[in-house]
This record gives sequence, C-alpha cells and structure tokens, in this order.
Amino acid sequence: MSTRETSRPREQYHHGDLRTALVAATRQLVEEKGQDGFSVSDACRLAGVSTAAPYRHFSDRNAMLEAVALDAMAEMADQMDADMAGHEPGSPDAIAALGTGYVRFATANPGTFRLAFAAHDDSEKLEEAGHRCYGRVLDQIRMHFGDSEITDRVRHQAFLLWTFVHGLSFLSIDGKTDFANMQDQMPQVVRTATERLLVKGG
Amino acid sequence: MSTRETSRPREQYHHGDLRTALVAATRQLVEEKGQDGFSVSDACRLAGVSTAAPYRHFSDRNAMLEAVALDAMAEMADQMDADMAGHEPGSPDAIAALGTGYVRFATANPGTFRLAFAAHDDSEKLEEAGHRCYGRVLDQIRMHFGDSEITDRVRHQAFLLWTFVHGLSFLSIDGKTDFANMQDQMPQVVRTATERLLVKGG
DNA sequence: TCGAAACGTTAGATGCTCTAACATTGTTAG
DNA sequence: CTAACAATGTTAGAGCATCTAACGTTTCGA
Repeated sequence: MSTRETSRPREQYHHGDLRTALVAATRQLVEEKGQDGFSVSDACRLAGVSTAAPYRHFSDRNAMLEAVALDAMAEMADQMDADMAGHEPGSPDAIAALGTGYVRFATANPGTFRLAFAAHDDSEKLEEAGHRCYGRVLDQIRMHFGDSEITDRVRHQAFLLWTFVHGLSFLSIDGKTDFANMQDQMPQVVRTATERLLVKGG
Repeated sequence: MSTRETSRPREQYHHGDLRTALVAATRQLVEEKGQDGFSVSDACRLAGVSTAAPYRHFSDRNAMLEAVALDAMAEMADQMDADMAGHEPGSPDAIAALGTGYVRFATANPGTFRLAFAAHDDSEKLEEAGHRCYGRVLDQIRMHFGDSEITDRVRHQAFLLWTFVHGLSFLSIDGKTDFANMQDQMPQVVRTATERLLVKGG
C-alpha cells in the first residue's frame, strides 16, 4: 500500500496522485476558510508537498479553485439525481425534490457552492458542467408540461424555479434565514414556491 | 480648497478625510477587481497615502470591506425607496418595484452587492442595516394584507419574495441568465414572480 | 502655549504566489 | 537492459501584500 493520504508526510519522492490530493485539500480549505481564505501554501501543507509542486498540475491558484468548482458541479448533479429518484418524472414531487437537492448541496457545501457559482471568467468546462446540471431542471419541466422539446415556456418556468432555489441557497448559507431549523423547513418552502411559480401561463 | 481628491497626490501631511476617501477607493476597487482582487495597497495608491495609513482608521483589511458593505446596504435602502415612490403602498406595483430596485442595485454594483451579503462574521452594524432594509419589504407586505402588525404570514410571504429577488440578483451578476436584455426583461420577471408568490394562503 | 491626541510616514517582519534551476523517478526506444 | 527523455518533485528567491513598531507632524483643548 502506497502512502497517498493527504495528511501524512510522504516517503517517496513522487506523490502518486498529487493532482487529486491537491483538489481534495483545496476543497477542504475552501469549506473551512472560504475562497479568499484559501491559500496554495495551506493546500501544500495538507498534501505534504512543497509550495512549488502544484504548479506542475495547475497553471495558478485560480485553476486549483476551478478544478474544485468542476468537481462540485458534477457532484451536485449526482445529488439532484439521487434526491429525484423514486418520484414520477415531471411530477411536482420530482421537481420539488430537484430543488431541494440543490439547496441541500449548497447548505452542506457552502464554500464550494459559492465557488462553483462565482463568475469564473469563461471557463468552458465549468459552463458546460453547469448546463448539464441545469439540463435536469429543463427536462423535468418539459415533462411536466408534456412538451416534446424544450420550448420557451419550459425555459421560462425553469428559470423562475432555479432563481428561487438559488436565492434560497445563498440566504441559507449566509445565515439570512430565521428559520428555527432550516433542515426541516426548507423542503416545505421549496414545495410551496414550486407550486406557486409553476403554472401553465408561462 | 483642500486637496481631497482620491487620485491626485496630497500637498498636506494630513489628508483631511482619509477614512471616507479609503472607503470610496475600496468600493471602486471591489467593483473593478472583486472582493479578493482588492488590496489595501491599491486603495492607498488611489488615496495617495502610505500603506500604513489605513490602520489608523480600520483594524484590518476586512474592516475596510465591512465599511463598504455598510455603505452599500444603506444605499440600497435608498434605491428601493426611490423605486417605490409613487406607487400605492402595499400594492403589487409597490412590492414589485421594491424587488426591482433590489435587483437593479445588485446588477449596477455587483462587487459591492456580493460583498454586502457575504457572511461577515457577526458584524452587528451590518446586520442591523440589513434588517432596516428588509423592514421595507415586511412593511409593504403587511400593508398588502391590511394587517396591523408583522404577522407570521407577512414574514413568510416576505421571505419568499426576498428569496426570489436575491436569487435573480446573483444569477444576473454571475451571468447565468440568458435574457437578451436583462435591463428590459427583469422587471417583468420580478412582476410575474411577485404575483405568483404573493397569495393570501400563507 | 504647550502637551497630548490624532494622524501621517518609513522600515521591516512575515507570509503568499509564482518562476527558475535543479533533482529524482518513470517510461520508452533502440 | 539501458540511456535518454518526460514527468514530477525540490530549493531558492523575486515581487508583492498585510500589518506592526517606531517615529514625525499637525491639531486642539486645558
């Protein structure tokens, strides 16, 4: 067994999978200290390598953050899939579950969520991952209306819903909700908003 | 006339109103380069003082940002008041105007908006300014329902609306809307969401 | 008017990002 | 098998940022 933990000092000159270790360290630090609080040096300490090592794998500090954002976006898609499983496709239940999954990811990974949605100046990969994620919403709304393709009506409705859960995510992670227990009440709030925002009208 | 511009070098030893000048410089830089891109040194260069000068007025870099956030919060309240003027108090028009003002401030001052709503670990002043701002929303909803005091129903409705405009603000400043022209279409989106979210039901 | 308080400056300690030059290991062509 | 080369690590250091310490200048009140 090779020593690949991020916490213990290495015995070998080559790490083995430093890129992955650095992304993990970066993510952990972003959660602990936020995007600005994060430092490349700290990540190096966590991974047990010198401060110059990351530059073999990332062009700069920002690229490290971008890699975390990319990971997070994919993970969020997975979480949304999981939360949606078992619900009738296109049903209000399924749509609300999609929204709930979104907010749940945000509150469970506030630093990463904020990072993933900050304006990374035109990272094509990240944009693409975001679209894959959003595609789930579009598709559910499409099925809800029984449309065969993504129409303007579908797009408009999806945007209203996304806007709501996105706002709820930020208010939650910034501590602006005065819910006694966010965890318990959030799904009901999402459900209410979904039902009210989602009408045929367009 | 004393030299108080932020761009020109001073002739006098004492600046006159350095605190104000630094807040202005900080705000400008936050808009230009974002919260992380901002540096105290840059602000000093703009204000024409040495890099040690700010520490007579602010405990640290973060306190400078907090001062900007505080200013912004007050300014946002003003903008919301202005946008609401002329509408019947408690009317859907007034409420939608309140929301539109919120989003307009965010898109006009993205860096500052993001800063103002980031989680500044328990700044009482900032929290208080936020509550003053939110009070406007609560009051309009209260009047909308003809209630004499802020009831749970009012609070719940206000929260739904705030959530929506907050989400719309972030999606807008992060370039996640595919509106052809945000400026033109945003008020209609806010109007639609307001009408759908705002129902007696609770 | 004179001493203290307020407010600025320079110098420097410390830490961060990133690059250059060099060291070690893995890989592959002959 | 082995010598080159590619990949991936290291150390040293340039350059810039935050913040503190010690000190200079101006304002203001007793």
